[in-house]
Amino acid sequence: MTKAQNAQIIKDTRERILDAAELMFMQHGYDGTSMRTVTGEAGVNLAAANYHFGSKEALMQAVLRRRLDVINRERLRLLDEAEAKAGGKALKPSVIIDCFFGTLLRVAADQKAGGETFLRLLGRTSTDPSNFIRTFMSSEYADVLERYKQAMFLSLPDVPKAEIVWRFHFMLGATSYAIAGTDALQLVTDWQVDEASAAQDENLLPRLMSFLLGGLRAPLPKIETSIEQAASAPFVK
Amino acid sequence: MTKAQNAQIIKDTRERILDAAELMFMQHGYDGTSMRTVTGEAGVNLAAANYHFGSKEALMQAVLRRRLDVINRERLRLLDEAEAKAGGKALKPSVIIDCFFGTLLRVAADQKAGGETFLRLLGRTSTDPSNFIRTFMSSEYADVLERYKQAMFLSLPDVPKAEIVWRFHFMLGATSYAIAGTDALQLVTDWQVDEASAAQDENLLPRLMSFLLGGLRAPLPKIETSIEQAASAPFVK
Amino acid sequence: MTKAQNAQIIKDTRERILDAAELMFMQHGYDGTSMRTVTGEAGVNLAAANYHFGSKEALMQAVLRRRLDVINRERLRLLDEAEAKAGGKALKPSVIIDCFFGTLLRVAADQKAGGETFLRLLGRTSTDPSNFIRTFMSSEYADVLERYKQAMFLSLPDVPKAEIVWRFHFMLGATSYAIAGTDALQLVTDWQVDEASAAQDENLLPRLMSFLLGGLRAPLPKIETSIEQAASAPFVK
Amino acid sequence: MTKAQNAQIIKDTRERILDAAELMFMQHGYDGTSMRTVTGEAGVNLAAANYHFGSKEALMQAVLRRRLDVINRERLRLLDEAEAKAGGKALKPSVIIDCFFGTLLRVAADQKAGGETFLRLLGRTSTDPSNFIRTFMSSEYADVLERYKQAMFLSLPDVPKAEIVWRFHFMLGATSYAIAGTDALQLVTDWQVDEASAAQDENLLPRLMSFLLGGLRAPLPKIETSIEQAASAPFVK
DNA sequence: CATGAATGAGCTTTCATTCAT
DNA sequence: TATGAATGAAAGCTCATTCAT
Repeated sequence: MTKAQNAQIIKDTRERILDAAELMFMQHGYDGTSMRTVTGEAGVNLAAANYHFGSKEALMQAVLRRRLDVINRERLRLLDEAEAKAGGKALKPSVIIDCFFGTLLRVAADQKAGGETFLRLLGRTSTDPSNFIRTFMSSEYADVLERYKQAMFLSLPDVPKAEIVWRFHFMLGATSYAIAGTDALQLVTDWQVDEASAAQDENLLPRLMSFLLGGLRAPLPKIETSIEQAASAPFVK
Repeated sequence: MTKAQNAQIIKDTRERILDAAELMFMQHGYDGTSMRTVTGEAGVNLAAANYHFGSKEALMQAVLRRRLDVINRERLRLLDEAEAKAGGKALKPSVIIDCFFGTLLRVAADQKAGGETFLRLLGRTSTDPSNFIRTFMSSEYADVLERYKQAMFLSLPDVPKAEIVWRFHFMLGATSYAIAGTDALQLVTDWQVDEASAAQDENLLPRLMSFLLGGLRAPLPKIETSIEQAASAPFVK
Repeated sequence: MTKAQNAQIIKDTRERILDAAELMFMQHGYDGTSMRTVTGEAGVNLAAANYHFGSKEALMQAVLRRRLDVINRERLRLLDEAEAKAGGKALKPSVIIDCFFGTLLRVAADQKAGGETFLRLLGRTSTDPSNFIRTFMSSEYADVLERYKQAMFLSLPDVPKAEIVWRFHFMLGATSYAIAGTDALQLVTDWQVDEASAAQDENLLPRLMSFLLGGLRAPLPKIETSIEQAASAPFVK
Repeated sequence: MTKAQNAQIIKDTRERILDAAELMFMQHGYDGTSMRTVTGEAGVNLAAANYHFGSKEALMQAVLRRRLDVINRERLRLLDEAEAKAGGKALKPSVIIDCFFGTLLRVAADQKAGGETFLRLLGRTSTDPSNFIRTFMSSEYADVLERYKQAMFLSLPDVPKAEIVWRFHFMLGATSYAIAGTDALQLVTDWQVDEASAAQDENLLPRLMSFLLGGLRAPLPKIETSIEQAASAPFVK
């Protein structure tokens, strides 16, 4: 067996574990997935997972990092590009939203396999109770979020920063549910989408974008005021 | 000891377990919480939890049902009331949204203790990977969702039903994140809300309502169309 | 089954585990003994050991404490008694040595079963590399050693305290080997003691006592001096 | 790379492993030390240890043999020398004791590095529960012990051989504790030796020698007799 | 000679649950 | 009603060792 063939096999073991972990974590959650389940699904020895990743926590981080790195790099690249093209002027909110949320769905869809699995995993991971996951996500997102936050502040100079942060938070929630897919949708209704998975739905992106922009542009609430009144106050001119 | 005193003690034990379970499930998730943790927190014997609830799954269901029953009854009552007042005419979307999402936050806030804990638990439960939880939530919500779905269809007769269902799904996601509170918010930014908990924030409700309505009223996406174009199509006149 | 019978059974399980652990730890050392080995030998469920003792470390401590408590209580009682009888005068070194080392062998021999096993375990435990064992032994012995140390200082007022401590240390070593038994003795020679175990040898105690007293009474070494010269200096008058 | 350079590297790797193993085995015991710990400390590949030594047991034997060979050769050489000088007459016990125990401490102190580590390892190894270690030590010591045993028998013709063997055993114990150092000493007292390590204490040797000779020369015990009576019987005239 | 990968066996501990009292 | 004891199963992880390169 040549060295190249061997390297291929080595790579396969690591990736087989990552793929299996991604799927199992998505289906059963972090705490609900055992290392035995993962390695069984991957068809490798139990100890191999610990050999390659050190621990279950580190495996989870590797699973998330593998895809998030690509996505966040692309998010930064596109924002750089858009800002360069704008030549110092503030970006339109819709552009920022598309760079952030659109990139997530597009890049995931591009991956030949597992992209959809990862999206659903990410949707569920965002609210995972495990402390180390939140810590990891926080650090992994730190750079990107800071950049986008500043871009949003510049883009909406008349809106209180607290309001922007909250709406970004709401957008994350809507997106999280969107990519978590039909399982959650079944919760809403017995009426089902044709396709098995929301993430595979090519219409998901425009649907989500429309909703997010609508929410972002909604009139500012009058604090301590009824909803109807709040709805009449202009938010985005 | 009289039978009444005895019954009182029983109720106390049951409720202590429920309170502890609610808190632990919220903090560590269903799979991440052991019966020992719950009974330890409650200060009762390990076997008591199984005695009173039969199993861990049944305990989780009891935790959810205790609060959801109140909330969903109120949701149905308010919808009945609004429809009676409307006298056969379709309800305004904002009223429906307030009856559904507003009630959730208001009722939870009313509970003297644990209401906020429950909200955060609910936020995480919605995407919990455990199969039995999704099944339970689905059945628990069936009646309420069917009523609200029909009300929405009537309220927005020109909007495709699929679109309405999707946007309801997005709204659930935004709300879920809203009530999951500042933990997730810290993920977004180092900028922090003054209050320790989002659910305690009295401004959360108007903020969320404004966002939800904005999203619901957003222009319909042109399927297979760019976002900018989609944004120009009218959705709610 | 009556409550008394049940209590008996419960006690049996705990004690069966302790007995098995004592034997296995003696034969294979702490690190060389698995919980499976212990519970297998005891004929109880693997989880029972953790249920009753919490952890392997706590089990080891319980094993040691069960016998050491008795021995150390007796050591203190006898020293009290001897000092009371002496009426303020310093005790003879031979009495102190007998109270300390003699009690160890006598009490252990008195226990109907396991006493000899414990002695051999103790002999090996004294040099166990595990940190928690040293810490435990240190705290378990603290009171007794302090009392005996002071008694020795009073008993040998002309001998430097450092010298006394060192010789006590040497005596502990000799005793440790004495009770570790014939296994170590085989190391010395192919000539074997008739009985299977040194600790069962009723002649061990006088043999050891004689040696210990001889070592204790040996002439003081002239520091930086040849052994022959040291041997001629008087230590105990 | 020349063959000589290659051989040098091999030797370095081997010795690095031996040094690391000596230290780790001393600190954590045989069972408490993993091959990963050893190779990690040595800074070599995990498989290197098995490559060079075949197994963990063989590594332990190599560690012990490396130093014991030197010590035991010297022990035999000195005994030869003393017997030649004595010209057929029996040696004095003090000379034999010094040749055996004194050589141990002197040779170990001579080694530039690791000598003290080895002494403490040896102190713990003597009571190690692992079967193969006792077997190995037994065979490793067989020649030396036979020679010294015979010399002792000749030196003390009036003392029962069993008594001599037992006292040799006690001396081994005292010596073992002496070289195990201050760790065990702290067990005895809060009073601490100035130096960090007993084995580095240049006064240890005379102190130990004095004690050993005192014990060896102690009056013979009257079997089945009280200690005080035993103490009055002459042993060494 | 040296190494990264891999493995079967085993480790300690925790799990939800049952049961006699 | 409440509880201490007990258990089979499974958890995450480490072990010494082997092997192809």
